[in-house]
Amino acid sequence: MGKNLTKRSEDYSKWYNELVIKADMAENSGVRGCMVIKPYGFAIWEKIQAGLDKMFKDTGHQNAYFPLFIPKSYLNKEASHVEGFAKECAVVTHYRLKNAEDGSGLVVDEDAKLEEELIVRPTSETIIWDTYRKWIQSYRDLPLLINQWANVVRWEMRTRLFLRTTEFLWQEGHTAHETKQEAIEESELILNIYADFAENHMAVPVIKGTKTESERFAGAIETYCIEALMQDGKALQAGTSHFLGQNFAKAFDVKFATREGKQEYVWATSWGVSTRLMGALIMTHSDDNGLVLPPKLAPIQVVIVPIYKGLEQLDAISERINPLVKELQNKGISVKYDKRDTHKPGFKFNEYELKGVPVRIAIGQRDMENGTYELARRDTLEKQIVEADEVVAKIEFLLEDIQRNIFEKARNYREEHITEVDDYEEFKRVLDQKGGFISAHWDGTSATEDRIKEETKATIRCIPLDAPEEAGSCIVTGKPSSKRVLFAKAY
RNA sequence: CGGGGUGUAGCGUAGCCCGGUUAUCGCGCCUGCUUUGGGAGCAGGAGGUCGCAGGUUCGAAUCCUGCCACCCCGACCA
Repeated sequence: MGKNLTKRSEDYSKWYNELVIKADMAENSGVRGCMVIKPYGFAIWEKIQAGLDKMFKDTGHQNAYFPLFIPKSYLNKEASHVEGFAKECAVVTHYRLKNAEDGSGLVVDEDAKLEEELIVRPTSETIIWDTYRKWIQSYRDLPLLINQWANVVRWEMRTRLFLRTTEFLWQEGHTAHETKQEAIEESELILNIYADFAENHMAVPVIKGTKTESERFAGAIETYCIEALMQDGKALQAGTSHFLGQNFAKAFDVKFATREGKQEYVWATSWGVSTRLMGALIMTHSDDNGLVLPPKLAPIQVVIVPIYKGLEQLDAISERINPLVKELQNKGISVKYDKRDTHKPGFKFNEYELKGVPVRIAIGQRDMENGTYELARRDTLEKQIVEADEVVAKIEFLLEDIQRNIFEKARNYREEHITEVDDYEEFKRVLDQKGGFISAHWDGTSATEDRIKEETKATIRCIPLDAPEEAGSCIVTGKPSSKRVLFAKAY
């Protein structure tokens, strides 16, 4: 492995993989499709967790925890849910190992076979609704607004760091409501929270929409989603919120006494975002020098690199830097003063660029004499010399400006990569040469959607919530359509 | 599960076709000195069941057989 990252434009996949590993976020574990999230990567995930968790709690949700194992029979209760997940489940069949008779090591003890197999949760709807049956009797128990932070396992064929791993971390919300309307409002509320978080914390612009029938969550009536666009022109589903109707309530017999004393099934939602958000973050902002982190999610917002000859000079610099570190910390800014003597400044500059630290301060003899600092911003790589008395204000400005700038840059990129197309041949051409989202008319049938997918690999990412009514005709069949939908190749 | 590829030090690799001293090189690691405003230099050093198991041979990283693992492309998907 060389010192430099593969250029983003040369091989996007390779660039992405190297970046994740070299920026010290995660690595392959050697366990099939599972990754190790390293401390630096996990620190970013913790920021994502904290931000979302607060938003959930501010809107009346509570956290709880449900089992990792789900009896096979539970999964079987909601027909389309089974169909959606059955092909990718890890199954526990035995509960004991023993030493092999031939001394070759541990083997499964066939005498310890489970009567009913346990599924490692691919998602928790079934076990949660089995539990909710016991918790809900009356309209007074509603709404039930619960979230859990957990790991889930989906045995996907091919995996990719953060974007698709066999085991992944996520949050899954599961709510129960008195009325259909209230449940729909809940799924929309969560969609808005997701979009708000993606745009205002992660600086990742997203399009809110609904999924078509074939892309819908297994067991949902309606799936809302946020879709982001990566720098290679492929779309990434960044979060989903489902209106489940009464499907799970009926499958698990969750009824409540209404205000009028009648027994009715509750209305449900479920919603989730995963460590895939980390992938979105990386692929939206990063460049050939490495990660670019939005200040709001950066574990280290400001790094200070001293440039010195001999310990005496370092001590003099530290004397000036220590109060600055305190001052920044008092303002809630996370600072790292890197006085490791084992690496040269140039090495550190590159290292923190690779790790996406938004603001860097360098201070050497020159600055000591002039009473200045050198400030560098990660997004544009611009450097400036600032006077000591204005450094704190400049840093505060830079943190806000970087947050704003990378969001705008990403939004501009996306806007430039939404192409309106009215002809199937042009559709194929744009998809091939330009990539990004294609806004086109579609006749509303799964058959047409499947055909486009088969012929071009593009899928309908969403029907945007804000898509205006516009009479048109399907690019494939010519049948009438009332609004445009967004197509793209997706992760 | 189909099609292709790769396994040699912590990482990345040369050698393999055409068998032959002590298995190559770079990064990283350790020690020392000199360095420090954009990935330091020099000197010395440590580190290997050549994926596994058989076979052929005086001799195998290299040839043969079987197995295993991983990667890429498809199908599947947060």
